[in-house]
Amino acid sequence: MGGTGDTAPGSGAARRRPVPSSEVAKLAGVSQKTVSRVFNDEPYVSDEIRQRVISAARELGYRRNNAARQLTSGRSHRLGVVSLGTALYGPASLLVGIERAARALGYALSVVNTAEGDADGIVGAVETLLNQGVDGIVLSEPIDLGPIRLVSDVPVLSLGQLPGVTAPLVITAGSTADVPARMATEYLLGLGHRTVHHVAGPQRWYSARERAAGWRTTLLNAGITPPEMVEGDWTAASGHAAGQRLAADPSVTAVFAGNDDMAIGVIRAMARAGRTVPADISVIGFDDIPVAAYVNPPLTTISQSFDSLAATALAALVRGIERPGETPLMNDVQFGGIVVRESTAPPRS
Amino acid sequence: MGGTGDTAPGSGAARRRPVPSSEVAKLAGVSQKTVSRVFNDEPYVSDEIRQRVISAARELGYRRNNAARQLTSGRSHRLGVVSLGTALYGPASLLVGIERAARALGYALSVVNTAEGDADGIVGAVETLLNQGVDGIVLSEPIDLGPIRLVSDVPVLSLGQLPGVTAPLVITAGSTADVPARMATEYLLGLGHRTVHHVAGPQRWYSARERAAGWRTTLLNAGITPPEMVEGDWTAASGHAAGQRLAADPSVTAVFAGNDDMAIGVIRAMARAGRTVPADISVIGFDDIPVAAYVNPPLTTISQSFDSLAATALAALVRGIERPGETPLMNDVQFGGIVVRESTAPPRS
DNA sequence: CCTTGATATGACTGCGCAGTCAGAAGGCCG
DNA sequence: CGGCCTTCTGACTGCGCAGTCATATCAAGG
Repeated sequence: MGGTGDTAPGSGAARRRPVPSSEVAKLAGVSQKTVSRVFNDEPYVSDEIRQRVISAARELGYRRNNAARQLTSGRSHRLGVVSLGTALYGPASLLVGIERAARALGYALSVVNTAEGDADGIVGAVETLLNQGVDGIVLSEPIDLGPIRLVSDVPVLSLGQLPGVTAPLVITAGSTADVPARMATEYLLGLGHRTVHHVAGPQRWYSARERAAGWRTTLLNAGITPPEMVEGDWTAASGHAAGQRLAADPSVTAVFAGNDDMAIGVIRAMARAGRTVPADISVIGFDDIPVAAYVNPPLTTISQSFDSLAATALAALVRGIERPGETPLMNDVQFGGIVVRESTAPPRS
Repeated sequence: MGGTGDTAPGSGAARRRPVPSSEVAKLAGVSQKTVSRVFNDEPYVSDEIRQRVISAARELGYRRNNAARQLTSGRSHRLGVVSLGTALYGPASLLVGIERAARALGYALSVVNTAEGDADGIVGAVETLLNQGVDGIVLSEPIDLGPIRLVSDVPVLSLGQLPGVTAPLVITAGSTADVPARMATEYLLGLGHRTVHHVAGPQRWYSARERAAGWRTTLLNAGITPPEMVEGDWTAASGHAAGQRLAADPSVTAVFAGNDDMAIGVIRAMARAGRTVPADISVIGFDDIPVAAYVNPPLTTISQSFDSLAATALAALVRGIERPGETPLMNDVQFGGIVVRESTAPPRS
């Protein structure tokens, strides 16, 4: 299975050098400044001249030079996103939501990934973005790689808790994965389970910590001592390993997994160990990945709405960028809830 | 479940205006040009001055202004990526691979998503990117929204077939999803199945067409008339619907799904219809998503290596950008193969 | 008729950097 | 010692745009 690559040379278009506004001006018989006026929709340009400029520009294939615009205005209209280099459903969905929101606000996106093991990780990624001249920075699902001292010249939006950030403006949003985690745990308790076990995501991820915290708090509030938590790495494989350990303990009747992949791994391990889901054991996931409704059994899970989170948070960031000084307020976000399917049930007996 | 947002005002750092190289020069007691020399690692700068400039720059927090550099050099060292606005595993993985490869080559990434339904879709996205001044464009998994006339001023890399592109250089790579699709089909025939049914991805996607073509060709080569293909939309839900139709036909013994999500939907439908996988029906997927090994039954599928595809293809693109005129050759890529698990077996009897 | 203000256009300039060229300082050769 | 090359540094300039300010035109008002 080799993939072949075709390279076609100058397929038609020669690489023409870009056309500056001065050439448009010459063709239209006006000054360069007037061309600039037309393209910025400034008033005080007669309709006739406006039309002449527009058609001259079209004829020459004029395109405003962003670098020059940025040089004069000091604004690039680009946001930098620091993302994890992963195709996990949650982070990937969040990125899609961020792009959509940014574009709606008139901003382009520069994306830099940080490998999870990368030492200078987030700090280096931010540095890269600052060097590129972004107007603001979005930290999507930051993870803890040890205490950091992150200094940014531009406003920062952190989608997830992240201490140690210094910037003209710091906005933190989406830091409440503990709320849905509570819902999941409460739901299982409400079904009659004595306790709920947790297969957690890697605790370097702030989102994993928040989910674990929500689970723990709920149990404590109910007067239950939280059982030992099993830590996975978001993969179904780690969920499977965790499931094998939990299957060996006959007192386990309900499991809250930190994401759907791990939940699927847990269910698989239970099946292998001869324990039926949900009759013997209830399992609830987190994310509502697209296949969640079609695995066997269909997975009860927590659904989040990344789009509205991204839209709300980015709107606040952009306000902070465009009106320095003001502290933008962020509205609360509704971001989903529990989706009950067939992997959860009241305990036996 | 509301998410709250915190906005902290000037958390420490004032938004200092950027420091130009002339200020560094003044502090170091040299000319602006010498600062430029130091930062471009040009020869003919004495060690003493070099050190003085470097420490002056550090002291002031100097950062080269990318817009100005781009303005003089004409190069932004940024690539534009046109991606689908989707968290599907394939496209998301490809994006991760592209980012990794671009960074390794010293390029930053601008990402624009096209909604699948968006009329001016790819063309508009490319226009957006050209306006941003990217040095090259990557079309990741393009889809067919009708005949297009896409004109780019900069080299274009298309990861997937896409006719109608005019640019100084057009590279097409990854256009051979038909090869793995052949492998999948041949594998099922090799197990003894009389024919193989196909649950295809949406045929607007070139990758879906290529997979369907590979399946069809294999059957024809084996002297088998391809049965009618069922078209899904990549989701498990559509796979489920397709599976219900296929389950009603007792002659169906083997199904090749265009991706793993649909395969999982098919398996679910089969289970509902009382047909066991793989005893009654074999199902093979495509992508090898992370949960594939842990669903019930573990899914036989095709695994692709997006990283090596992206690395090879982007290297060719960058060569094309940096050495205009030359036509870069692209090496063949090995990109994975079949992963046999438990959803496939010889037919009954 | 002149003044005032609104409308319309252009000349000039600077954003920050790197390319070009000029020149200074030092070493080597004949 | 003069000529010449090598090494080092700076002045000047332009990239393409938008901001500032000056100017020109025209209509309305006194």
